[in-house]
Amino acid sequence: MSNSIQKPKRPRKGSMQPTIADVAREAEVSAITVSRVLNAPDSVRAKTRARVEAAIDKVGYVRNMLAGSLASANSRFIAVVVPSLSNIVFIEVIEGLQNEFEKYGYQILLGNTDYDLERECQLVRTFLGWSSSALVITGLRHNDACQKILGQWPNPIAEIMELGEALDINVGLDHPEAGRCMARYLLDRGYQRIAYVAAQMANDYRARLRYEGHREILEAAGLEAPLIEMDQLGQFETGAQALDKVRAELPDADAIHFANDDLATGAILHAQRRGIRVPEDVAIAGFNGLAIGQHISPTLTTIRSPRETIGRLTAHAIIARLEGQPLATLSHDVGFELHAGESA
Amino acid sequence: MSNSIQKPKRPRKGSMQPTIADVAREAEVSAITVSRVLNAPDSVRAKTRARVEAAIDKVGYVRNMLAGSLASANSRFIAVVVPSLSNIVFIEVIEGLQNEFEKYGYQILLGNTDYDLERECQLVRTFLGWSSSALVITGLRHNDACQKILGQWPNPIAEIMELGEALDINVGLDHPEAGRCMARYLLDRGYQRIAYVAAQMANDYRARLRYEGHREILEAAGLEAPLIEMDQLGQFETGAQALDKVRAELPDADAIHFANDDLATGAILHAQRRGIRVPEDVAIAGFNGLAIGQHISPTLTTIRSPRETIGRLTAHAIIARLEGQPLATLSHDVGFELHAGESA
DNA sequence: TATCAATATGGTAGCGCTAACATTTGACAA
DNA sequence: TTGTCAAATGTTAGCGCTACCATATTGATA
Repeated sequence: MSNSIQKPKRPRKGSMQPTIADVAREAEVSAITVSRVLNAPDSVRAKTRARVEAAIDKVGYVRNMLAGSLASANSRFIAVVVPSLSNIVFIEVIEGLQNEFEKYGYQILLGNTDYDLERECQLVRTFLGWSSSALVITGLRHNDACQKILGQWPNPIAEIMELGEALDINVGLDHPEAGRCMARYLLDRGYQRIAYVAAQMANDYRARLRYEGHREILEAAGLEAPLIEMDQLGQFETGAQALDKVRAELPDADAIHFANDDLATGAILHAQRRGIRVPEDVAIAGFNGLAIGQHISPTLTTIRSPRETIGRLTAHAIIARLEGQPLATLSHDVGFELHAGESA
Repeated sequence: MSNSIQKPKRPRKGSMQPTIADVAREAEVSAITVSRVLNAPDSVRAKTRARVEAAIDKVGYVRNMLAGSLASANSRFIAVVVPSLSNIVFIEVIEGLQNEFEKYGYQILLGNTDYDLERECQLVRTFLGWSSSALVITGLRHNDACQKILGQWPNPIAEIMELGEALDINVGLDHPEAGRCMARYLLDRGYQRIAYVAAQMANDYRARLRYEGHREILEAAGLEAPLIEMDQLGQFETGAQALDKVRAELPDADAIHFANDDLATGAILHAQRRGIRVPEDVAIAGFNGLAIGQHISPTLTTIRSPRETIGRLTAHAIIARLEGQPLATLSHDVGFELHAGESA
């Protein structure tokens, strides 16, 4: 008889946790019904559902998301790739993403590249390996390998922070225009010899885009647009050093347009210590609209970007796509706002 | 004949990606050999390995981590639960964790509780559902439900930031002692009427621990230890308001011990604007040792905590446990360092 | 009461991988 | 040549869940 052939069972340790089968036995239903209670409660009669829920509590069942994701080929992971966690700007975007995604039961996988496109590619690879449902990535520039992988990937991809020619969803602001906006403001205020200061612009190419906008306006006005680039990271200390450097190398500069508020704040605090008057001796402007800028003296003239909004809008767009709703628009300009402080 | 019975195959869409089986076919080896090339390359002969690696490239194979994790009951996920992402302090810990864990191929699952123990419990539940290999959680206090879940969980748990009676691994510093240390310093400098200012201390109970240490020292010296608690979050603006509040309610206070550097910095910047001299009119001290404190005038007297070290040490301890090495010690005091600035 | 759709539940076979055990290969000593 | 043993590779059966299809149950209608 065929059933007389003993197939030796090969036990494996597994996770030792109660499974859906244990719950099903307890509730005297089939496994799939338990699965339905967890995934589509409305498709199960209230009475049955109650019995299953009681059984879940009784056996102390903890759902195994890995198994579910594998079986359904849908992980509910959202891969998020940012260049840095030390920069509050990206943290605010992440918070915006997290707030929206968690409502829908998505889990964020977070990775930071340290502004290295090789690492970015590596992270993308890893995250695809986790069967992510969607990917959020900072910026529009990726290396060739990464571009190729992304091009072939079927799920939603959102490129954020920056607007331009994107692969799929695009949420951000127009950096060249932000640079132009601040340059125009400084010209309107009567400044003529305006230095632009950036830190590690090779990495932070959005700072370069702003510089290009800035230069465009100055050159249109027949002015030069000197650029000072610092090697270190864009922290307070770097801003302080940059101020000294500008005073030494461009002694007649009457304004400095910093690539971000960290640099600008460092410069203002340094100016305070050194007795350099801002804006009388030199005006200072930043970019980002960080809180600290409104607490220093003089308060910082800067451009505010709606970072939490970027996160929220991105999440909305992705969720809509994943839930099968049509997307009105793939590209969203969140805009920015120039805040005139006392420093310029 | 039994093999004449046609069992209808039931095709499922799956992920449509090449699998380990496709690679195996291409390389003319078995699937498990491909698996070994990925997981334990040294156990495969160099020649075979090369063939498999070529096949991987050729078919464009992307490893499915979900399937691997399910099969091996080992996800290589590290769940990390922190109260807030807006606070740079936790970000630095996370960076320390990430730097170590990524070397060993672990992926961090990040969650923030917004200082809510219910949300903490919910997050822990979710993360256990992902079969996390280990859990890193902030602080020693959890609600009953959470405590119960954690008590039954077999994998490594690290409670960080704070030292005390922990479930498993414990890496942090002695907050009451930090409070005592700063109180002693202020007494030594001749201050006698010292206010302690905290924001939302009900949530941030590590600030309370520091206050208790602070009070202990003052009371031992026969002094009072007035406490001013602010309702808002501990940001610059709150520090500014707190300074006004102390000046109004405790006009003879000669020093303020702030629960953190954000508050203290806000107060110093506000004092500057208001023409209040620090430390002559009132001395100011903080806690954390943030960068900004050393760029304002006067520079901030504070206590530096080695946050990246907390992350790194925690990761080391967890990795050791997961890789089966014995742990010398479950508890690690990372210490702290009082930095005397100009503000007190 | 018979009929038929709509609703609720169940059986089975995977998802893509690896643990456990089985077998083959090869290097070297006897 | 043969035997021995370690190293390399293969076979099989799950990991815990859900897609797919099939069947049972319900309730409204003829």
